[in-house]
Amino acid sequence: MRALSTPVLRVAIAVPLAQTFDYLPPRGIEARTIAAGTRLAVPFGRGERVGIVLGHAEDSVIEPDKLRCALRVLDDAPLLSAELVQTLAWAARYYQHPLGEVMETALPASLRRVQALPTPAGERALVRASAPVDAELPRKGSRAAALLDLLAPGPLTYTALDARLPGWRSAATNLRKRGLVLTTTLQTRLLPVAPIAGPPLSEEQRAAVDAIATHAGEFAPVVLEGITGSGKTEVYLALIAQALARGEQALVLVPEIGLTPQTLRRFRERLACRIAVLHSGLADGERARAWLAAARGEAQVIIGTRSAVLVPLARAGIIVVDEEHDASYKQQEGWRYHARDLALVRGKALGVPVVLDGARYSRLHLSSRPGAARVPRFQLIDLRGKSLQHGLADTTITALRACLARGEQALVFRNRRGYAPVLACHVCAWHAACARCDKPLTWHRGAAQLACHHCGAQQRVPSACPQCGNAHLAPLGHGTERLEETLAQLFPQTSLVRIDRETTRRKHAFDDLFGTLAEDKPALIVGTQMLAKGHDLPNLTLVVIVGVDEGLYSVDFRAEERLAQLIVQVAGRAGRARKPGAVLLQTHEPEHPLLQTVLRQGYAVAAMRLLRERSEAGLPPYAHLALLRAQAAQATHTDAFLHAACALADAPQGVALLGPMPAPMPRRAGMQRAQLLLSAEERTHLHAFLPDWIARVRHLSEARRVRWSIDVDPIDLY
DNA sequence: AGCACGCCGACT
DNA sequence: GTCGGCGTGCTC
Repeated sequence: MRALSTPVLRVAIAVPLAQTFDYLPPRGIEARTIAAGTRLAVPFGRGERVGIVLGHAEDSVIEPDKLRCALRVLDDAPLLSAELVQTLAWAARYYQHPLGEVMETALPASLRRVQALPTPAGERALVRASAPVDAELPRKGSRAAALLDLLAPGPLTYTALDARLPGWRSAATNLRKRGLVLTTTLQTRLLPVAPIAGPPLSEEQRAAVDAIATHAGEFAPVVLEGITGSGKTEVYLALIAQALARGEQALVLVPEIGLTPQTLRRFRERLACRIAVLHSGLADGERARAWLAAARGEAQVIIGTRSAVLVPLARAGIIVVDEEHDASYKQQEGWRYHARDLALVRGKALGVPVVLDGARYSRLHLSSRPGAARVPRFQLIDLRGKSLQHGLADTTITALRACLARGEQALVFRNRRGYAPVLACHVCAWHAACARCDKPLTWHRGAAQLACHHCGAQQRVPSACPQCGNAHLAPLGHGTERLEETLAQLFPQTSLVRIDRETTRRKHAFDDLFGTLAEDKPALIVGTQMLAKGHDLPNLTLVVIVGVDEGLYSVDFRAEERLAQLIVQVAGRAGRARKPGAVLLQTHEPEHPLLQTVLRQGYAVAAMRLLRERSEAGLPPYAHLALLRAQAAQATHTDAFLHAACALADAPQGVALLGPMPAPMPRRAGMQRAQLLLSAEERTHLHAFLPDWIARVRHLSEARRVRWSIDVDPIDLY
């Protein structure tokens, strides 16, 4: 490290290297005039890359004559707020992922390129800036103060200001100098529609709103409990409305399948404000527009999926995480962050409350629910020794028939799409398996394909057994497609829809399919997990869960919990009807303690039992885990790498290393997979150990022959 | 990651 | 004689 005559810029560049890069500022510009979060064009190797300024430094480990000058500054003002730069730097350390790539993830694709910001189309407008801490506020009663008040709810176009505050321009000049306002452009697409008033809040909802409201302007993690599905949204809406009234922004995170047109319409109508939407389906341009609208404070509410937690917020007021347990919040490749956890980190950095809706199971033990729905009745259907008709027990079919005869609707849930999970030969016991994953191929009868649900490989259905030539291959097991066929045969007069990834691939298909169901007519719905959400069906009184057993015995430590949640969630569908509902669970294990507990004592007790088991097994939340995964064409390479990594860990304090062991799915897409599990009772022990260890793992020569990744706080062991 | 450099095998 | 394989090293 040597002191330099002139400060350098510390820069993050999107390369998979756990280091930052020092540059001299562009010629003629002083380093300290370039704020953290600003993008630069920098020479890198023999090319040119985008770098993000992290800060300045007075010294550098780089020889002064090796320092190169940045080429130019790309942004007039920092693109990433200081808070976001800090949070991302923290996250890179926490998740052991290269900072440059973390920063890149946070930027929309079109802003990762070496080019200045596009000038947004729209009308010029004035917006309040996040005031510097030492800013001098205008005197009460002055025109400047009146202007600030006028801008409190959000930006106003110049035209609107002309109409509402004559002479505002000189006040604006004054405020602009003090850093209190900015000129921006307002996109017409963000403009609100006319508001619609919501239902009055119940006492319970009002109490929740008031309790959370006391935390306005300070960090507070709040878990919203004991209020039902749509009732919780009313609580968020009220809190968001309060934030908007203070001139602040709200960030709302929703699970991938939760961002439906209905959700958006509800927010738009009820809040009548400028809403920016961020999800993976957006085109580059749209995404950048929404992102910039959030960063500049033009958008008042930002609704988005996982990556929206990385958006800069000019005037944050509240963060809401809907269904915080949803697995889609966890990024499962590259930088494996958890959006819920980052929401809390950001809330802390921004000094705003973070509302977590984590208690979807609370539906079960709630006494009063909107529309007077009730807790459904559970019944275990013991499959032992029973003959099944295409996967359905006689008792189940009888119950379905009775339900339809009453003119009500029923839902058959099966967490497996396709026609049959296995296609087998009865003569020689051959079955169709994926050559690259060692797993059975699912037969998709409609598409006349065998598909691997693990790697996506597809092939034609053989006309005869490839091993013995037998021409009659038999489907084993039942997927949604086969259940649909069965139900169509059993109930030919009843309208029937299937909801799974196949049938809902098309945009809006989900809504269209539900739209075909007349509310007051008997109907059958069959489908996968997707069914757990979506439209309320007030005439739905029977839910059948097929294939419960798969969740009871799995290598994955969260499988039981997911099954319990699933039962509760799917059961919630039956409990929303005006009439009492029933839930049938088909199982070969009616005595299984998990099923018994969920049904007799509810999710909360079952969850406690699972937690106790996890405590005994050294699993989260009693232990903190990190998983080093490796894959390679040859198992010798993954073994060599993981053993070398293990050898680097010299009896770390408070951290146990388990493995190397094969991954629960040891072969996938032709790759051999293995892993090393790290477990620590104290998070601090784990994080004291990880940085140095991973740094050394990176330099292992064995690492070159494998693809490896580190997953801090894994949510499953696949 | 990208990209150069470098050192061995089969081609005009 | 060269084109090209990917093992190794480097990027402020």
